[in-house]
Amino acid sequence: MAKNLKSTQRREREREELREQILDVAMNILIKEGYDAVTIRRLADEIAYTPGALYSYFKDKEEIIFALVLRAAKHLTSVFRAVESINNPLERLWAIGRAYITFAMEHQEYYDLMFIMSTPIQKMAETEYTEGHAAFFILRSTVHDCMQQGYLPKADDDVAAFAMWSFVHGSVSLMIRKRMTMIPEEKYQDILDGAFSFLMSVMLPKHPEPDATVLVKAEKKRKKK
Amino acid sequence: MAKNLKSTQRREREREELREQILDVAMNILIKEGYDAVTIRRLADEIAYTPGALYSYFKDKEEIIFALVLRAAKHLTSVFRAVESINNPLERLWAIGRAYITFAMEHQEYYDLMFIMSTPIQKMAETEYTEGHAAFFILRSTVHDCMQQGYLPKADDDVAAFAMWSFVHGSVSLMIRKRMTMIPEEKYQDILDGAFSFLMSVMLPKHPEPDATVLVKAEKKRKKK
Amino acid sequence: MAKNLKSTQRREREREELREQILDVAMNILIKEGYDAVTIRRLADEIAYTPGALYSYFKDKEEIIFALVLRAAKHLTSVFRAVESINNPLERLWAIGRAYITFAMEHQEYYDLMFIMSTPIQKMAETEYTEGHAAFFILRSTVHDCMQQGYLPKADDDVAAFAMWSFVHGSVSLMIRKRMTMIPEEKYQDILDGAFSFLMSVMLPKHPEPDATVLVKAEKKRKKK
Amino acid sequence: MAKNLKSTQRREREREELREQILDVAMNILIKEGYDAVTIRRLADEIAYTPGALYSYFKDKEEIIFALVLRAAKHLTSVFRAVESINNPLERLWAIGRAYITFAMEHQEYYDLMFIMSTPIQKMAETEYTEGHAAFFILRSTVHDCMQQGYLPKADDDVAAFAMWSFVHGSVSLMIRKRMTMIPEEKYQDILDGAFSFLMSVMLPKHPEPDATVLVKAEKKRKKK
DNA sequence: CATGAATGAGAGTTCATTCAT
DNA sequence: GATGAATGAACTCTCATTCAT
Repeated sequence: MAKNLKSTQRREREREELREQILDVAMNILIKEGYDAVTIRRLADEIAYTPGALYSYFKDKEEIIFALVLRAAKHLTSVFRAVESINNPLERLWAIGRAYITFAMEHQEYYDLMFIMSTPIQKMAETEYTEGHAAFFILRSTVHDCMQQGYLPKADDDVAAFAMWSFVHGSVSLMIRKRMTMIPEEKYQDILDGAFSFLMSVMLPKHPEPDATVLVKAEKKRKKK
Repeated sequence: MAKNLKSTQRREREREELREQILDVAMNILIKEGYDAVTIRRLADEIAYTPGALYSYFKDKEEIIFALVLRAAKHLTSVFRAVESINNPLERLWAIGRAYITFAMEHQEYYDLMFIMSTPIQKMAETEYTEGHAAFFILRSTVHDCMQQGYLPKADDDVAAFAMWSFVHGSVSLMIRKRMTMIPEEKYQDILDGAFSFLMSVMLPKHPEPDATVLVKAEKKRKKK
Repeated sequence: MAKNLKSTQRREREREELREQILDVAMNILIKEGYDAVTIRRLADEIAYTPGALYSYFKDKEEIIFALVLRAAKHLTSVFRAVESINNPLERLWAIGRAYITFAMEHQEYYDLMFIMSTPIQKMAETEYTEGHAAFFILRSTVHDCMQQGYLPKADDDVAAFAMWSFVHGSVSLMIRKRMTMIPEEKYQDILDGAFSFLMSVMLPKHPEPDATVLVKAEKKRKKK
Repeated sequence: MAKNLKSTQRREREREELREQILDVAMNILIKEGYDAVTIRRLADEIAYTPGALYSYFKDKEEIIFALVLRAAKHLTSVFRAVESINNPLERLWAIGRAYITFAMEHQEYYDLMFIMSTPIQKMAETEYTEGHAAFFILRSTVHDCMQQGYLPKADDDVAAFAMWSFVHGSVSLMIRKRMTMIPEEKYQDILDGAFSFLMSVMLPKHPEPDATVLVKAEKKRKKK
């Protein structure tokens, strides 16, 4: 009995491990050779199984890709959660922005999958994609707090959050999809950092009541790392 | 001799016309049926030639796509030129932004090709893509003027221009690639407009000396249309 | 001992029940979704076992299909038995014909399996298929009686029975396999009924001694229903 | 010029030949190994081309199968035409019946394809399938003539023709699909012939005015062959 | 210069079946 | 006896590209 239980558990664990392995491999290929290189047969080869076997782990290719998207979404959300506890909303906004950009630059393929690529979106609409929305909600409530405390001009929450998101998404996706050929490549990092700082500084209210020194402090901290 | 010359010229002209026709057809398919429908055979069918024939007009499919990108870039640049004459730089910046967003929303496939899609980028790096850069330079000089006249805080031209570009690109590309599932679809247009206005208003200098009424006037003009 | 025996018996009974359940499920799928939907996995899912388990109940898929055929044959035979008691052989022949056609039209998938489909025939030759023959024998003896009593011209029993069978099988199988595209669909039922009546009327002996009024009476009875 | 013309013609002829060859091969496989063995790859192998090549000769697999059906239909129609000139309608009906049965027995796979198999019917409804209907119309007008001249009891043309067709189709399809296991195989031919004769004899009008000796003569002719 | 024809490589998917545990 | 997992062998179809004529 105990043995049965154990072997069931073990089996389940192994299944889960293989599932993860498939996704690892898929991610790897995606990163190194691009989306089109991620084929069922290729994945099967890589894990030394037959193509058919994959279909007991995933319904179809779309599900594999979507699992990747979910992974990425979880990753991003966790990154956001790490800064959610920052009390001062402006500082928090700053931290979120930086975290977003860092995530995008360090996991370009995840990011591409989540926010740029054409293919996997069908599923995003059909399935509950709360994971993918969580990050946005964190941003929105932060923007909301900023406005409440006078750090930002009042506006509709969705609008203001979308504006912020648009900016960072625009930056990183121009970079990831290599549309910045008018700028020498060695300036990329500075441009990215600079543009973010520029936007943040520019966004402070015209008649500043609460002091903006929080940003300066936060930036100093970042530079030390 | 003269005759030879003439017939050579005529031939060249006819070749050029066919080239253009191929691109017309490609654009049409791209717009109506999306990128995947643009296949060599499809193009050949549409111009009543055989697939092989296209290869004497274009080296390969990528070259066709890139030619499309170039066309789209010309289109965008011409849109920008139409507002280049606006004297007040802030008003001009505003106009550029609106023009960009409008262009993107009305020609989503062009825009996708130019700024999102992976395929044509190889070519963009290899070929001189001055056409594609012109639009950015118009934006940059406008931002430069804004800063000169105190409408925007001082910053590196490239940085500030990139920041502006990032924002509008971010907005439209989230829309085009349908990544806004957390927002009800009927709010899209308002969000897009609202976010742009929010950013513009927010970017005005904290200690505003030159008056910001230009924006108000510009917006009124737009609303009348 | 007794206990062992009992549990053995119980086990046997349970096995038999599961076998039947598998066939029930198979029938259901067959009827509702057609032959192609009857896959091993599908059956296994439906009875909440794994595919492999089915192989301890049936040697292979063919055996399952054949078991279905057998069931269908029993069904048909029972339908025939219901009219076997009719005394007048001509009336009985008429009733058999109608019953056959009705059975075929109401259980097209059964019928297809029994009399049209290619798959299960191997088994039909190898196995004793007496069940499948019973219906034919009922028909044959009825035809025999008809000839004896002068309702039909004398002929070899097998020949005459096969002729009758051919006719009804031809009608329904053209219908089931949709080969009547030259006839408007709304006429189908009338054609089917009409052809059967036509054949029956036409088959009456040229110099009719025994009266054929039995048919008229039988038909009246049918119409009332 | 002349050469171009010639080579175009030659090319076209060769194309046509290859098309026919593909169909020949398909028919061959169909006959020897059954429908499921007819795969695109198999056909390609057999004609020493790549699978893709077939798609310039046929739109898809269905079109190949349908071409086979058309071939068969033409064949059957031509067989019917050969007896269409027989003046006496009863004799003609007899001849048609025999021709039909002979065709079915000699080209069982053609027949199967045309009248039994499930797959190719989609196309039959969509495409103009006049070829497939011609044979039925020949039968119908013959039956019509028979009724006109008193050889058969009066009835609706479609009904009577369908009755005749049902009978012969029933006979041959029971045979082709091997559903006659209750009858020893060596009796098959006699049963088939006998049943047909039985039906024909039985169908003669009850009060025979025109003499039926035509049938006897026709049968004698047949037996001599 | 264009045609007509074919290649080659591969895409995702589905099934009956087997076998160690 | 049943499970869970995997096999293996197909399947149809699509596309950019090439090359002799």
